[in-house]
Amino acid sequence: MLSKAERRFQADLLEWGEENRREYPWRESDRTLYEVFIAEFFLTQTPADNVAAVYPKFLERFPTLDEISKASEDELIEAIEPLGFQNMRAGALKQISSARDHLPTEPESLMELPRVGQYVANATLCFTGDDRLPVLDRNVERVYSRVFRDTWPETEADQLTFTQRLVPDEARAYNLALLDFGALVCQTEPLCERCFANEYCVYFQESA
DNA sequence: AACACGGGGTA
DNA sequence: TACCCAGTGTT
Repeated sequence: MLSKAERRFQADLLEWGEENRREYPWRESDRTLYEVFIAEFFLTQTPADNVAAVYPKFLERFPTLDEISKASEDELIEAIEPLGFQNMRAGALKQISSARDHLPTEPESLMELPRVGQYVANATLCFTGDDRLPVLDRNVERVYSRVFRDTWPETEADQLTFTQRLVPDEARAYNLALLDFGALVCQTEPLCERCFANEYCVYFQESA
């Protein structure tokens, strides 16, 4: 069961997301599993605007996993170059493309792929198929550790359970809003004056 | 659970 | 140049 504050946060966040969610190429509807995966794979440790600058070109040149498997690693590195981590990412993508002709649709199977961890696996499946999976990155951790400071757990495993509980049926809309809220409002230096959660956010209550 | 990694961003 | 950062991998 969710607490009153948790339920309220869910509703408030979904509402916030409807008006404030950011638009990116990889968030368009009808994106395939592969297309969303490539975006999430690139988005780790990389600003979204940088990814947006190379994403369409990359998909044009590498529309499928098969195209990656047939390309030279040098060409792949060149396409990823502006994002950074090009050697790591190109190597991992080559490995993935030579091992599989299609991406798996179970989080556990995705996580067996090189450089694909919990975040990329869950984000990919949630944003593609609306799967009710927890998406937990530093933004989300920062948001929950403030709003629910008194109940937010210590260990990563418990944090994942906590995050899972709060994902509503509208999983995609919720998790996208959560990421954007962490990036735009509940930043490292939080913009509490324009936050919807002031009445129940433990961080705000305690700092007021 | 703690640390290392690779490399971009920032001071 | 030094330090920080954020997922993933490793122990």
